[in-house]
Amino acid sequence: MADSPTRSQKLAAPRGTADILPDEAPYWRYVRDTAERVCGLFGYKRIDTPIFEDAGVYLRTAGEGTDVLDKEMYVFEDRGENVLALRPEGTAGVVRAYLQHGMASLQQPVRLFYVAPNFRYDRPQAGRYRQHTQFGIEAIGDPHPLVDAEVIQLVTAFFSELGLRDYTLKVNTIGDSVCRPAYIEALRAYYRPRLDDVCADCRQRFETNPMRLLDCKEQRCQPLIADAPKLIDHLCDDCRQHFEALLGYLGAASIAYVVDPGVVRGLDYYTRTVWECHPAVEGAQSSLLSGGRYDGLAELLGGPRTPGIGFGSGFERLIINLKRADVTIPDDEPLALYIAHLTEGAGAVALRIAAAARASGKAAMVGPGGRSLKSQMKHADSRGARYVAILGKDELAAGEVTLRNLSDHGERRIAIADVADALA
RNA sequence: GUGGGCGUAGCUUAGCGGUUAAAGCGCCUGGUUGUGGCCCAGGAGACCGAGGGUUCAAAUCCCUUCGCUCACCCCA
Repeated sequence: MADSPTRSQKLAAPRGTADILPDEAPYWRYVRDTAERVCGLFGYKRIDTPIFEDAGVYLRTAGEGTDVLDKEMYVFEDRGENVLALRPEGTAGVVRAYLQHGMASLQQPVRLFYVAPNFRYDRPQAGRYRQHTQFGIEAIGDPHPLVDAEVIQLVTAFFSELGLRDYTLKVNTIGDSVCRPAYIEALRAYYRPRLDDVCADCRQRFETNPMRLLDCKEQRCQPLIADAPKLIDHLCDDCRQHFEALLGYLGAASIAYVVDPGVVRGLDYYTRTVWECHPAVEGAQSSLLSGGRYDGLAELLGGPRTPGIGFGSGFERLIINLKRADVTIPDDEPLALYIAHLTEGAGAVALRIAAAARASGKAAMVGPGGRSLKSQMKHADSRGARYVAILGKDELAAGEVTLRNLSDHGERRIAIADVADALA
């Protein structure tokens, strides 16, 4: 670096990363706690896989031409010349762990969930970061559509518990290795003579990811999308039955959904069921949660054919929407006691009073030394303390404290030994 | 990778060619000796992102660069 960057540039968090400051922490805790509670209600167990893996875990599973892997993965070589990658998505690592630890011998499906950071080198914007945190679940080892329905049921329970009501669940099927290739050929055959009528991005999609053609937002592409061949008309019998069974279960469970052929997937290992959840007020990075079935993934990792299904959901986007929806979240633990001390030697006593309060489960804080009582009272107030124990010369000599209730302004002298019990 | 917007105190911003760069919030101190949320007074805090250029004179104009941000692609 030839130029000398300013101090602030040098010390700034890397691009696309963010510090979660104390004011934000309650939102994070709320989302995490809600996710864990809902997973518990569905019998899902937590799994934590490494933050980096052999790059092959992701490269072998994703398929060619996928942005997430081709240009967005953080790949590096360690000192042992192993090629490693920071986790770009959650599923591959969990399936790797499933295979490595022989979970196929457990009762199927194995139900797992995780909360973990993912890394993608793309350009940051609202709701998109180079490091983002995902809550995800995986149900591995059972091909039955009832599992799909249960996973989606968990999705709706999660949003409901979170307090996010205004969202749309879009479901779709993208077929499997039997019927999808033929469909993609049909799609290409349809678009090939019409490429002049389509936007530049769609011409690119035609080459790299034809199913994304159906998801284009350009006005000029809409008529073609409307008339394009539908995968639903090209499904093989197994895929069709699977999808119909799923929709039947969703209806039986009173889960509101819309079938949207535009819901596709960036990674190749997905099969059959896919879905996304979008907030009612659509922003750019609107997908709150997206999931799908991946019956071919385990084989790509060198394991036996193993069905699986799961989803991922980004904390950052969830929190954006919690704020937008004005969802009330639990506050931090309130401060029960603030101890203001005014004289030499009172500080040591204040520490003991605080310790006693904490021992009985009350949050307590000792005021800074050398500050006026007025200053310490201000601190206590701005921290939301319920009580202030004032420890000055008189109190210290008497072995007492002046206990002030900040909400009703009541004040009384009590023995130091009784402070902890006096906190309502 | 492509395009738009923006970079002035911790935060939000004003100033847009001319003396020691301003306000609100926050922070600190005080408004008689030991008392909060309101009010009043005072204080600390900014090499105006960086480098170069134009000019008698630049935070203010021009160029470059870095950063942030929003959108596209793609995605959580």
